[in-house]
Amino acid sequence: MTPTPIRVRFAPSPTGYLHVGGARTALFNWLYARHYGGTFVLRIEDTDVERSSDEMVEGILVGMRWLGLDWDEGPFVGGPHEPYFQSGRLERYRALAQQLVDTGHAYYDYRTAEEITAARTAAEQGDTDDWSHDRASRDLDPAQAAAYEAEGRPRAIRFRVPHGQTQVRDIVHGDITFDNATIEDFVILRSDGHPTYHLSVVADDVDMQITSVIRGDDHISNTPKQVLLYQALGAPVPEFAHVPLILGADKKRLSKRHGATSVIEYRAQGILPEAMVNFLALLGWSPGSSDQELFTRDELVRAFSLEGISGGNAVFNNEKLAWFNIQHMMRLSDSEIVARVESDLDAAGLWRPSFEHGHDEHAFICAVIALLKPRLHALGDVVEQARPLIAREIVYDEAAVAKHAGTPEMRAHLSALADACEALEPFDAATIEQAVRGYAERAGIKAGAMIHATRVALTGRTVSPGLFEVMALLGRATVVERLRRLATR
RNA sequence: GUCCCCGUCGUCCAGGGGUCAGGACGCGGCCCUUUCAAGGCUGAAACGCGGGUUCGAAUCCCGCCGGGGACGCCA
Repeated sequence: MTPTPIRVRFAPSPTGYLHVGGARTALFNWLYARHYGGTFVLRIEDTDVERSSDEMVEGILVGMRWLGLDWDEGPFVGGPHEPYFQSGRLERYRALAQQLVDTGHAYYDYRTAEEITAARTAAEQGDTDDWSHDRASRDLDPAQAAAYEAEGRPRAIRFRVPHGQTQVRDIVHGDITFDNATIEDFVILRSDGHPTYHLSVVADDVDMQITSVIRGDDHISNTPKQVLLYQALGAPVPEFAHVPLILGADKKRLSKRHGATSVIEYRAQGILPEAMVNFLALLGWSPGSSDQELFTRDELVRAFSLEGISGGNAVFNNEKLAWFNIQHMMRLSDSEIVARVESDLDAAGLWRPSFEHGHDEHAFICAVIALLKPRLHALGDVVEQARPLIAREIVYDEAAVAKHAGTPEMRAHLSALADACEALEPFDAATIEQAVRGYAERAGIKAGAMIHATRVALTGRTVSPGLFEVMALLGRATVVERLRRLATR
């Protein structure tokens, strides 16, 4: 309907990893762009040169790629507004700052950081506390200014906040009005010639023609300053959508002490990116009257809207994430799971080349996964649960052996069952079940006892997928061999 | 302290003048069952408080309280 193409951006500073809050902000931007066929820009805010490096940037990109949040413009893919690193755009910021001085929207401040800090401290102690409206250098006597200039004194550039009010149009929160008297004359260019955040974001968003700014709630109070900047620059103001923050269980802003905060840590825990995306999307957003909770990426793209974002902060709930993971795990195909755990199995010495797609044991490993699937809570569970089904040698849980197959009688039963299995045809779950139950009945023992003993013989454990499926999967030869092995142990 | 945002089950959300206040996670019970899961059914569980407006308020308005955020030559 609207002819203006949507352009959104995610602009993280390179901290070395993508935390969940940032990931959700990125996700919302991405969903919005994809929903409207717009453009998703990734821009790195690395004006703080000290703390930035290629490795730091890489950490962010790894997280983005893992979640499947591909960007249309940005690092590696380029685009018409290069560079997508703020560090490469310093000249542009300086020019803009100068332009604002020339047009009277900004002015030089010759005070040093130390002077200001001292003044602020004094103001705070003096309890007057009108520091936040700092305008001390606003109308410096030209002669004085010239004198400072002659001295070669460093100067910062501050924005001259006009009188009046500034309105922020926010899709999540509605219109928010700020009295300009509460906004200080903020610095836009540091005395070392580097821009501050306010200048650089606005400059970039203007230059990159960003139409919608979707970012964290913590930026709300920055927004009037930026709106003022847009106006002073004569640029169109984008629409804003400030998404609520993600909190820890104690309602405090999510931080390291709440546990994992980097999305990559969740990958390491065996969380599926599908589950993370689904979970994050529903943290602060909902499709409205629909009760749907499980979404594929495409379904999210279709359903997403900024209007569905709620205004209140949300607590990160690990149990619910775990549930989403189980759900998405069950919706993955067997061979897809195989592909994702190949390296884990290999590291555990359980992988065989014949498991590879197109090879003779691929169907077998898929069948293993099929049995395990409803029991998997994370990808990492596969190795341990699959071990007795894949390994040539099984390891006995001695307590289990003693409990379920400790008596000479039971071992004799296992041996007899082995004999029965040799003649069984076909060797499938239904036939096996009949045989096992039939044997128990004839032998005058409980089916459960026979089943438990058999399970220990075949897997070495008390816990496994359905026994008859396991037997069919293992195949006659292995079943007979393992039954006899425990029987004669 | 100043400015701003937010207040529905423990948690995430729906509802937005008249609903038995709905769903999901988690928790309890039952069913299925050879173990463990998964699944089905089911139960407990919420409109922060006080004033208005209205025939009627969880819903609209005001105040309070509570939670969060921002107040840097950080981003």
